Amino acid sequence: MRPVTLKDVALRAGVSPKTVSRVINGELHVRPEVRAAVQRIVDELDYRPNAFARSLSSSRSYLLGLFLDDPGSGYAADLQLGALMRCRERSYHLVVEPLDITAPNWAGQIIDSIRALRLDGAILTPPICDSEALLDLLDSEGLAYVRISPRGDATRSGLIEMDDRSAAREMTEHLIGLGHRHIGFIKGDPAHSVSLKRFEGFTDAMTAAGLTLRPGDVREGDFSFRSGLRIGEEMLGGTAFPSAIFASNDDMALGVLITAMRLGIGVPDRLSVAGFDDAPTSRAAWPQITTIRQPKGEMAAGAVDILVDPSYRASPTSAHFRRLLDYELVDRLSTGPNTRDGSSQRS
Amino acid sequence: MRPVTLKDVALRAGVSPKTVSRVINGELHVRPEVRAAVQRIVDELDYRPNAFARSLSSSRSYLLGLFLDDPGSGYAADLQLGALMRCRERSYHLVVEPLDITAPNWAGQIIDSIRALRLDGAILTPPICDSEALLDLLDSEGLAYVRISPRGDATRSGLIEMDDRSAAREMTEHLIGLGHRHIGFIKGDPAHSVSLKRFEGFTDAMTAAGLTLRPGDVREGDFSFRSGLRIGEEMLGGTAFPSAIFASNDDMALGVLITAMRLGIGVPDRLSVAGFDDAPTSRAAWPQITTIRQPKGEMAAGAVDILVDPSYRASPTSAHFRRLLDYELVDRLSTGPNTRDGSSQRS
DNA sequence: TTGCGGATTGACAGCGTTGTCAAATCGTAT
DNA sequence: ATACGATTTGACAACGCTGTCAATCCGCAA
Repeated sequence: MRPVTLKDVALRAGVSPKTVSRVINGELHVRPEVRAAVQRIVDELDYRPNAFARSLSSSRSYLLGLFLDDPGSGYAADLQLGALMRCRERSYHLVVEPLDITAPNWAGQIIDSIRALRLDGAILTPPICDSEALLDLLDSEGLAYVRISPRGDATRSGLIEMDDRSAAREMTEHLIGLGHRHIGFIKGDPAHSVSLKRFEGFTDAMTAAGLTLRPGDVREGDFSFRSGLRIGEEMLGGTAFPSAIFASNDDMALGVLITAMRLGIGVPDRLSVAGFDDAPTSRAAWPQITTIRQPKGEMAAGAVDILVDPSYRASPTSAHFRRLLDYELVDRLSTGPNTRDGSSQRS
Repeated sequence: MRPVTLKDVALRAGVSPKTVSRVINGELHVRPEVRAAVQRIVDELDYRPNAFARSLSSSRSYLLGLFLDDPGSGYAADLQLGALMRCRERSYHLVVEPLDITAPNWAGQIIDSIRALRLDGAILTPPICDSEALLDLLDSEGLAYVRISPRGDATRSGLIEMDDRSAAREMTEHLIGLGHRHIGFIKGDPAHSVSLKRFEGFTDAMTAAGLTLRPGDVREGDFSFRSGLRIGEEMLGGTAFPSAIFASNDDMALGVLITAMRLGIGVPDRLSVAGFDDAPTSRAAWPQITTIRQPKGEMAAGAVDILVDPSYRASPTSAHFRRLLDYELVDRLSTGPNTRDGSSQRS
């Protein structure tokens, strides 16, 4: 029951282990007939290279790390799935590491993974991808990383992002197009860089349309359902509430939706609600929530692609490693034409 | 920038590499003062053993595999988190492998992970933990595994389970206790062993209370929100619908809830809805769904504990490695007293 | 003091692969 | 036929650690 080794294959094929190694790794300088012969034995014996031995001698581990702040979230699950699939295609493996940057010993934990596992690269997700301390640490460990939706125009690494700002602008324009003039906005957790971007997109569209905000129209949540619930109550409690509310993610949108329901405010008849993310909850809600679809799986897959690219380490900041992916506005039932004569449009 | 090796520590501490190895692994037969001295150097140099070298020479990999049928589900995410945390405590690492048993080449994929990574053990989740073919494969590869909520009283391995049957019975009794006499049930995906168990628990309680089921009171879903929606329509479409519906999981319960809402059937006034799982959606819904909390994280953590136990390989079927965890009925707002005089109770 | 058994330590080989570099082989120009 | 460079192959060491086993050390009894 000893696993088949490279040596076994070599013996059987009548060549040296090194030649088998060359075939396995698709290196040049092997005569085609030798290559074929070796390949046949490999298939016959169903040989699989031992990743440990390999990495021990080559200093590549064929392991990528996915560092997650909140591994339980749907966002994390989607990213993970995308990364997982792409890793498999490229015969890499993925090690998922939860990382709480507010914990006292976070650095130690991460160093463990890096040194013990000799990761070939890491995928950094928001909000931890914005921690300078973390980036410094990774740099000092010599670990290549790609960030997903990092803050600002940071140029420290390859990155994958989506134009959150214009997505939010588009959604806002969509609401304005439906006749809404008095639109409320719920910001996300300020620790996430996308929170600001989405808010900017919102104000872009409002400004462009010549619409003004009143105090209380913009509130700050933390991306949680609970915060949506709370803010929903605050905003919808009075009489002159907006005819549409745009929440920075679906969970908060759902909170607003449910609050509206509870208060007997019909959606979308008296209130339109829009979200962001296309989380599963946005489809499970009633009415289904109009939202922005983020290609989360693709983003993670793209990060894998970059990390396994041999030329990435040499020039991590090349434009080729900064990718912008498309979003999509998903128009569902939680938004509709404005049927109210909001006082705001006359003022 | 070469990483610190065991040899470096040995040199610095003035002992042999082997002695350092002993200290690192907490082996006996090291004089306390030597142990302390070595430990000091280890800390000073912040030395981390190279997992690859270690596993290459010892045939332990310190790697556990989590095999997931549906990596995107909330259930999977919860398990993963639990496993992840426990792995970290035990200084193991977790490799997550999505595994589609219906795909043509599933076996090849899994063999890759096992042989290449030399996993020390695997955690098998439903429904793949019930695949005889998979178990045979793992056995033949000599890989230890623990199953979570496997079908029947299978004795092939250690396992972690919850008493789904009595949990479902308890929930049903809860509904009966609220005065419901006409109760509908939505089964889960028959590929999952828990589907049957939950149904049995339901009929246990119904039978014990002397309640009979009419045709159409029991329907089969597939655990998806969509199937809950569909079945909700089927059940609530007529006039003589049940006063309570117990769905085998929260997603389906949510489907029923939303259908009821759409049809103008007040919950819990005219209809009580109960779920199972305590999924995030059950809390995000309005009204929040009464459900059964499964200790998913603990289950996965327990599986890790078993796998890292050195004595597990010797006697995997010992009773000590068959663990039953507790559930909890979470009474929320989607269930309430029966206020209708259902015709069923007079017949 | 000597001898003995157990506790402690270290030398050495080997885990399975790849990097390095030298050797062998080939084709072709002389 | 000979020599030359390019191509192809293999020998060997090394990656960092642990298993094995022999060597050394200790305390204590004789």
